[in-house]
Amino acid sequence: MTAARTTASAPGSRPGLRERKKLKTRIAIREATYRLIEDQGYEATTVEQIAEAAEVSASTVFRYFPTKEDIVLTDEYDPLLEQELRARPADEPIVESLRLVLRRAVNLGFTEEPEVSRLRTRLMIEVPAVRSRLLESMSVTGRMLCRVIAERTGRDAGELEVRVFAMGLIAALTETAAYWAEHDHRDDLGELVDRSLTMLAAGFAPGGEAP
Amino acid sequence: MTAARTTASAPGSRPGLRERKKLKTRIAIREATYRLIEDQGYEATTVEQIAEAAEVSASTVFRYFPTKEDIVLTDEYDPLLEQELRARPADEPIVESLRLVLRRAVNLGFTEEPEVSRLRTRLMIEVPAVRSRLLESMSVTGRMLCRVIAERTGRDAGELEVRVFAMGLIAALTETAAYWAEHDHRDDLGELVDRSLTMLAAGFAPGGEAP
DNA sequence: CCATGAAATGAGAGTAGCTGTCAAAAGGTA
DNA sequence: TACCTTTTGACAGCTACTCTCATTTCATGG
Repeated sequence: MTAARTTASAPGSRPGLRERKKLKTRIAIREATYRLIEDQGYEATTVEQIAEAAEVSASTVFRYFPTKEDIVLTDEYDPLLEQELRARPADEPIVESLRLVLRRAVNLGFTEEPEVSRLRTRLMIEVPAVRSRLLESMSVTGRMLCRVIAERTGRDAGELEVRVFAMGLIAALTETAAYWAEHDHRDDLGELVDRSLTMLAAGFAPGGEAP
Repeated sequence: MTAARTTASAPGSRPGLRERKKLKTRIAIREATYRLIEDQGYEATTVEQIAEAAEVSASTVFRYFPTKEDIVLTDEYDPLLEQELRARPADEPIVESLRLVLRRAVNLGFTEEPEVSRLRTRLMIEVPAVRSRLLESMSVTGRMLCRVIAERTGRDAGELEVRVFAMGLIAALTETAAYWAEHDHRDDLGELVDRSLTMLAAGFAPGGEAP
């Protein structure tokens, strides 16, 4: 605690060799995983194979990713999303903020590496373990949304209504992604998100008004 | 295929000894699991311990329940819920149907074995594996809701809007249960459900109107 | 009441994900 | 160069879960 931190160098200064190497192995592991999974499927790919392909030991793989599913699913987009949401005007309805932010994300981030998001969503509907892990990550994103909502509306982030609202939203968006994957990614994801949010905003009823 | 089925006796006739025994072991396994978990926690309880306590072999445990989490979570309430929902008038808003059906379920079913629902919801927020399994079961219940909605509104159960709506609802209710457990089951679950559904019906915004 | 067929069980071996420990190697600092 | 910290690899170990096969238990037709 009192000793000087050697890692986590000051922001701005170029990260040391150690940090760069860490990032490289992290990427190596993930890319090896993607390659192997596309080749032989998820279940057939063992962590040892991944370790070998990434030229590290199996222990190292588990040091970088707590579970095998995390190798596929870990996304560091949550803080980015939070930042973008906070940048929106506070009087804008959250559903609208989400609509704008997500549309941009789909148009930019997703098309940067479209194969990856396709692989992810495909695995999400095909491999139970991956789906589980993804559903779990929903609650993390949900809590993030709670914070944003709380800040905007002045309510408590732990309030029932806020939490229920946030989780409902996140689940709706996840289901939208699932729909996209189940239809072989034929539709435009941005449009699907739009439709979903429109429905939710129109009173949370599948017909626009309550049936 | 051509041979006569010995099991699955005709509905109405009393099930044979085999069926009764099967049900008994199923219950024995589940009760042994509950007991052990309350004693020593979820992770510390191994399947072998459960098998021993239930006086069966470990293989048998896995024959009855595909995973350890299923022993805790398997609920056969989905078909019941579906039946109750279908029994409601078709022109009633689904949110209202859910409100009524769930309130009755909370008042009847849950208070029949309140310790079990408390244990379940507690594990749901404490044990990641259980939470995962429960989230997965959400999608099953979600599909059921899709069917009910589709039948009522004449739309397709696979339609984006229907699916998104259903999953949003289920997730919202699950979050309500989580909230209940996190607050040590102090609140009245029925009231919490009421509040959640009211918010959703009022336009899917945590304030009643869009913030 | 017994013989035959089917289903349920137990025992055991095997796989793979994941955890923990410990010593060696690599990176950073003085 | 010497020293300390972090990262890594090798290994052992646990447990959930699968598969196979022999044995027992139940149902049924003669």
